[in-house]
Amino acid sequence: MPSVNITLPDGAVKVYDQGVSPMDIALSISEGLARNCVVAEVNHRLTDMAYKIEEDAEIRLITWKDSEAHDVLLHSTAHVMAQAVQRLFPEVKVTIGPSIENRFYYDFDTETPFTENDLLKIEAEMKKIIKENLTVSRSEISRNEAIKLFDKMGESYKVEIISEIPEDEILSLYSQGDFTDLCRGPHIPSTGKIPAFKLLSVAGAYWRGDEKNKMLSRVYGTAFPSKKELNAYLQLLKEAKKRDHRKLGKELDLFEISDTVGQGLSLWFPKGATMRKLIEDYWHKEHRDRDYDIIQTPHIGKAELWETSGHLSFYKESMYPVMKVENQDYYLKPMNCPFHIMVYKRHQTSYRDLPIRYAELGTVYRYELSGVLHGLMRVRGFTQDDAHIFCTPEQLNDEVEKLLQFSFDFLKAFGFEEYELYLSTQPTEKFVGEPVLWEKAQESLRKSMEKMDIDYKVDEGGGAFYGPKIDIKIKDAIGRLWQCTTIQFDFNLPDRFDMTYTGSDGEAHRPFVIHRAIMGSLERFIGVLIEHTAGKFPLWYAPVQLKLIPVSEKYNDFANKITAKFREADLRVEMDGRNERVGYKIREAETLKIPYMIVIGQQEEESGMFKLRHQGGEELAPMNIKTMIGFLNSEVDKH
RNA sequence: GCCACCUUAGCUCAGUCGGUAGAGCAACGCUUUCGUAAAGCGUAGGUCGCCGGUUCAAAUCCGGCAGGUGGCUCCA
Repeated sequence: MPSVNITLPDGAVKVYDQGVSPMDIALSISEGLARNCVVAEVNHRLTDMAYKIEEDAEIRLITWKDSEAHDVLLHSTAHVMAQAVQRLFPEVKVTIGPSIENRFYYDFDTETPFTENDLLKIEAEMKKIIKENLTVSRSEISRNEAIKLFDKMGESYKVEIISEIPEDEILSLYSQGDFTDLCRGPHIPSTGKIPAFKLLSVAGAYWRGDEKNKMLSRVYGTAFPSKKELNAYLQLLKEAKKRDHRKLGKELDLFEISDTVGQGLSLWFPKGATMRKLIEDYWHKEHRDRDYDIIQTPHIGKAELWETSGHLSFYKESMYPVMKVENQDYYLKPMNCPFHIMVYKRHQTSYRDLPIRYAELGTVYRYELSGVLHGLMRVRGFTQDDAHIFCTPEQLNDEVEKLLQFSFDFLKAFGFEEYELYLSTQPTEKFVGEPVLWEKAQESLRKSMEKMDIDYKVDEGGGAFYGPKIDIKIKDAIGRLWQCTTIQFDFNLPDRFDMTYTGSDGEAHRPFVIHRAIMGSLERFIGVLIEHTAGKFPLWYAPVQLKLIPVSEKYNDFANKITAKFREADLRVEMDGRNERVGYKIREAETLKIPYMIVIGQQEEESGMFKLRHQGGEELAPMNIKTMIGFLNSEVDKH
């Protein structure tokens, strides 16, 4: 029998019979290894453990410890779920079931959509399938055979998928017991290999993600190499729930979205508004320091403006309906851009004036589908920390770099230090502006990121029709990503509004327009901050920084005097003079996540020295008021 | 908007088989004047999301609508 040379990761070369499988190789090394193997990598391609190796190859055996294993596990668990569903509900048609980050899902076409109760039944059946320890086997099949097979099974979605796969591609089937699915693989060797899984939720999802298609029933689940890891993941989901900004927003008395006011419209309570104002103040200061001019524009504008800008033709379905005022049509603004351009256009601009940077905390209103609304993260009325930068081609690189640096500095002040950046480039079909301009803009975005040594991903063709963009996703304290910052070029509005500046040659030129928002919107940013900090806000924007707690009402007068001193020093202090016990008041201040408290009684009145109690219970050595004010203010200034 | 689920006091939640509503916390009053995460007693608080139907009788069963939650699509 011919033999093959197998190179192992440590460089060792072993000789095996032709047709040897990774499983055979693993077994030849040790039984324990074979037990732990999930899949293998043969010549840098993932394969099943049963794959027959016909020629010399490099091989890497993949066990639960390797990162590739999780994906395979998720995908295989999705198959087991589909098998369970087919056993329980034979009339249900299967569609697709991929793995996504930490989870998998499978979409089913069913007369009566699944409910949460069905999940338990499906889970129970999955456990049976796992216990049956069915061998998962791969076979290859021609297109015609595949179509015939799935047609006979009544799996019309599979037939649709197959007919769209290129003619020359080999199709593979994976079977386990009574279940066969079209799949590229690879998969775990047998169903008994699934160590821990859980079904999470049911949802509707359109076939192929297109709302014109049929709504399918999607089941989400997760699986892990061990019970411990599964529990850790479920724990993380719980932690996320605890940090939910909607829950904390209520508990900390920050904001509300009242259905009497309207869907997606936020009411800011005193504490939330205080926090918001502090963030706005910081925003203003940072913009002044970076040579931005602050402007202010109205909430509504005439139809003519939105016709010129193109919003009425391209964006109308996201705009609130028209308002008639003295026979004129007005619209609530969905974007600030046209107003900023009107400010630019108020006089002739020279190249000497550029770059011009206009910034505004501009409140916009967008009609979003009711189903997408989500706390502060997705609302219908929101305030963008908007700015438009008008510059010459020569200034482009410099401006983009400054913008990126500004964004990083700003985000860092709020404790966000890990990012993912996405560059979205020119769409292939629908776009406005000269391709040369697109290329120049994309080039300066790329160059700036490379110069600053920033890793980024490219979303080829993912730009808006009016220009390329960079989006920054920030990573929060428990590793979730949020998109806030966006830097977008605009090749649409400069033409539509016929924007010009006079160059050194005396001719009129078109300026570059960069639209950007660092926080994205105040609403979303504060929502993210709440989840990031779990409501334990740093001193500089905590709505209440310090709570004074008199031991009894006897010390209220004294506590009031101290309160006044802190207030004179611009600290945000509350005095809890209620007829309650110290423990009770501390507990409440803890629940409200107030950073510091001071208990005030006879000792303090006599000595004039105060102990600062940090949230959580840690207590600092006694200080006099002046020292304490200095201590607190230096913490405020730290960011 | 679409699919599933949910909606009971200010908040968190019980409420069995259809028989007219219950707790804890919060609020208010009284007692207590208290030293680092919940003092005691008392009072008040509800058209059970809204509209309709079935029934002698509906928080409970049925239908419609609204709002919310998880997703899909979209997005700051």
